[in-house]
Amino acid sequence: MDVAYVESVLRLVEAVPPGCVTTYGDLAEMVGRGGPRQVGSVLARHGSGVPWWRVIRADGRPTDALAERALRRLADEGVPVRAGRVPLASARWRPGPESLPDRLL
DNA sequence: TCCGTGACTTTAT
DNA sequence: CATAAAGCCACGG
Repeated sequence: MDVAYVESVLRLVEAVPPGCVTTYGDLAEMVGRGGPRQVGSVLARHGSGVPWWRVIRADGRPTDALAERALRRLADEGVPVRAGRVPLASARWRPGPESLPDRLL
C-alpha cells in the first residue's frame, strides 16, 4: 500500500463536511483504485487524524468495534441516527466538483 | 503458490 | 426488514 494511495483516501475523508457521511465503497470509487476493504484498511492504520466517524458501511452502520463512539459523534454534529443506523438516503455526502480535493496526488 | 485475514458489498433467502 | 453466503481486493506468512 503506497503513500500516494493512503494520502488520497485521507484527503477525501477530510473533505467530508460535518453533518454528512460517506461509505467505504463511495470513497473507493472516488479514489478510483482498490476497493472498500482497502479504504477500510487505510483508515484502520492511518485514520486517527481524520474525521473517521463520518465513514460508515453501505448499510448505514459504522463498523462494529467503533459503533458507540461513531454514532455519538455523528449525533452530536446533527447527523440523523435511527436505531443505531444512519439513513444514507438523506445524510450521504455527494461531493460537488469544487468540494472534491481533486488532483488527488 | 496457497491460505487466512480484514474499519467491506451485493445478492439471495 | 434481518441473516447468510459468496464475492472482492490487497497483504503477509
